[in-house]
Amino acid sequence: MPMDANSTADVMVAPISRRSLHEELAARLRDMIVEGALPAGRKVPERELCERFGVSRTPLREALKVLASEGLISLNQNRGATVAALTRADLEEVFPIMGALEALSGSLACARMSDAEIEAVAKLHDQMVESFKAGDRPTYFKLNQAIHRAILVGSGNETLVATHQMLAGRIHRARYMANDDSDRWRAAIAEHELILAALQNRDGPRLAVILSDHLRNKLASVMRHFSGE
Amino acid sequence: MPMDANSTADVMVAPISRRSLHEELAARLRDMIVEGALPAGRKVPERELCERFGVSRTPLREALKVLASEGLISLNQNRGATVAALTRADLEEVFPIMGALEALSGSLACARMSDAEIEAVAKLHDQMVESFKAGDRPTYFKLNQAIHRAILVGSGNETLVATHQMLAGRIHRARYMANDDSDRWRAAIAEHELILAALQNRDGPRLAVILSDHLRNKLASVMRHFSGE
DNA sequence: TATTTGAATTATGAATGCATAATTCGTTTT
DNA sequence: AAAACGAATTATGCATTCATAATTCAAATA
Repeated sequence: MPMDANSTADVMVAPISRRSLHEELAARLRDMIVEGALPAGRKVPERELCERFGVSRTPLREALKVLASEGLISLNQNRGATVAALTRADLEEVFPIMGALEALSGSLACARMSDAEIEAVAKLHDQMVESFKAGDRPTYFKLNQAIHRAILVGSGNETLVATHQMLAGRIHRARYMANDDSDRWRAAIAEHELILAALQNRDGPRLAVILSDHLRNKLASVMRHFSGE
Repeated sequence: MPMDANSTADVMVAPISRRSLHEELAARLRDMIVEGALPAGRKVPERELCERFGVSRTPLREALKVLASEGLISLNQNRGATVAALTRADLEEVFPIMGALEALSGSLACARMSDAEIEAVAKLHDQMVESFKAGDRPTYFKLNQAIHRAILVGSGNETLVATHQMLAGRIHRARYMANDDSDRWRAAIAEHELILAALQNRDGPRLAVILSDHLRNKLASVMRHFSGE
């Protein structure tokens, strides 16, 4: 079987997924926390998690350290880990930051996204409007997130995406909660019309302002429905 | 010795500093990396660090995981840790984000800082100008950082401070490097005059713009002097 | 009976040990 | 001599063990 000099480098083998255990654990726990499977304030004893995942404490503890540095859990000396509970103050801190980050992403995206990519966002937008009309909140929520993410990714700034995602993880549950508010829902759709229009016009400064306002309004809605401390 | 009912709660004992080892190690390593004691790209073998700090591998590895999640080092499966090397692309990604964060902080600070706090910034500013005139770059650099930090803290948004600090850690060395550029130095002083004026006038929107521009100019200067990949 | 005390239990912090992947370096082969 | 192969070495990933702090809970005391 003849092979040319560089053949091994050219063959794209499926990457043998061998994430380290702590990485895999961090990802799983992150999902569990963000999705609410581990409710806020809950203690997360190492023993229990080790048994559930079938691993030893070492990689689990490494994962917990990472999640703590992401702000998803809090570690108390000799007292274990608890899922970080969101306070009103947290939300009031995080939303403006996400607003600033999304504003920046919008500004960059207007300059850097291809027409095809913008068209793809428009398609997501239309689907989102459809699920709004159908009253399908879960799908609406997913498409909404997809749009914001597409603009973020469209900025071409991976660090920006990562930073935004980290903050978004902390407040994911709160955002979803506030979703059952019909007035706000209508308003959000209207804002998204403006977002799409600004993006299609490649009006960066305007999109930045709209996104920032959008997040501010979202915060107000979340705060109205927030039942935490 | 009579004690009233709540006396134990009222006595402010010096907090017995018992950070866990991984926390202490993370802090030390973070400093070493940020200050350049561990040069970028350098391998950091666990064994060596364990001996240097006199600890076992377990807490050290936990600290490495945290630093990796902060972007200060990169972990390669079964191949250990290396101090993350900054690329031009990294700088081009991080500076705009820091610009957006500082812009937000400035906007908030104009609304929330007390007159006394603003006066303190003015004092820092004057000292900074003095060290500029004296050609004392290290002191200038410290005061410069102190001013930016004061505005960040003045925003009253701890998450904002933490997020900014994380990004700042990654690019600390590059920022310092670019400091030996007399033209840029003069320009930076001029920009800082504008910053102080906007803050004293509590003109949030203007301060936001100035800070964003300031960071953009800083990036340009850093890029001119950047010798990395 | 409520509060306090302290032994027993449990959970976490850190060190050590073991398995395996990666690297090194001497040997072989062309 | 250069490249390639493979055994020996080294470093890392994970599990286990040991030490110690925190918690629990029953007994003692006011």
